[in-house]
Amino acid sequence: MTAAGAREAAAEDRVFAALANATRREVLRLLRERGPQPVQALADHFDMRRPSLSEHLKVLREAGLVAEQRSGRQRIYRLRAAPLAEVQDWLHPYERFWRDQLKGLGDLLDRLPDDGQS
Amino acid sequence: MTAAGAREAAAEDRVFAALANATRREVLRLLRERGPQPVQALADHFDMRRPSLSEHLKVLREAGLVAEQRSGRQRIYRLRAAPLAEVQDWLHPYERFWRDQLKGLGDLLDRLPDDGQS
DNA sequence: TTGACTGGTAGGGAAACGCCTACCTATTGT
DNA sequence: ACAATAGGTAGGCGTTTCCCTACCAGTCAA
Repeated sequence: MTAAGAREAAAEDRVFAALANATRREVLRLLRERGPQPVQALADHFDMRRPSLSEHLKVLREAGLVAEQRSGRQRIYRLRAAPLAEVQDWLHPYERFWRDQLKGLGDLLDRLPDDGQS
Repeated sequence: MTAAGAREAAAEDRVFAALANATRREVLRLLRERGPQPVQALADHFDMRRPSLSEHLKVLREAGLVAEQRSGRQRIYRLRAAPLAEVQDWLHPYERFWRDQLKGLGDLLDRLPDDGQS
């Protein structure tokens, strides 16, 4: 394991861990659908005290999924989708599996881990 | 929230939670690259006791990401990628964000949908 | 049938998570 | 200067996660 590899693995871990919580996924959805917003506007959508949401925002920030920009006494959070592109890259090698399984060819692939084009 | 919606949300939660752990992601990779395998063959790749891996397999099973098939005293685990397709569906609405940001158009998007009250 | 082998379950413990209240700093308006 | 507003931090507390050892059940071979 190289140093760069370990760093990337840690980043991957932070992104997947950030996405593991429904509140945080909902924050991402709100930022995607409504654009950049201050903390209070986000907090209005949750049955949760503001400090708890602040901690969720911290997790998202450290995963690189949101960025904050100060504007007066407000902090405007905006979506940073780049780490999600890496999640899609992570998914890509699995794609042929779900496509084949949806076509009912899973059994074939289970027996032939090689490419089973007939 | 409908009953079906709640069920889907719970399923989504289980999948994201299952992916939040590096060991479980590695199990998926092994099943993808090497095909179906018994538990011991998987366990050989981890610095971890077998019961711990069994618990990881249980989490993956309950998320629908692996299936087991008994063969004598062995249990052959195989990848079930369908839930990953749902993760890709979840990612899809974010795609334009990372594409736009990669093209340097993030600033434009940051200003346009801005309904943040000052 | 006995013994070895595969793998799941039970239970415990340390650490992380996710929530809370209380408190702090920084900024803005009067 | 003072009060109000925005939002982060500290610390506590119950729950969950993730590992362990010990144990149990099913299967195969001698």
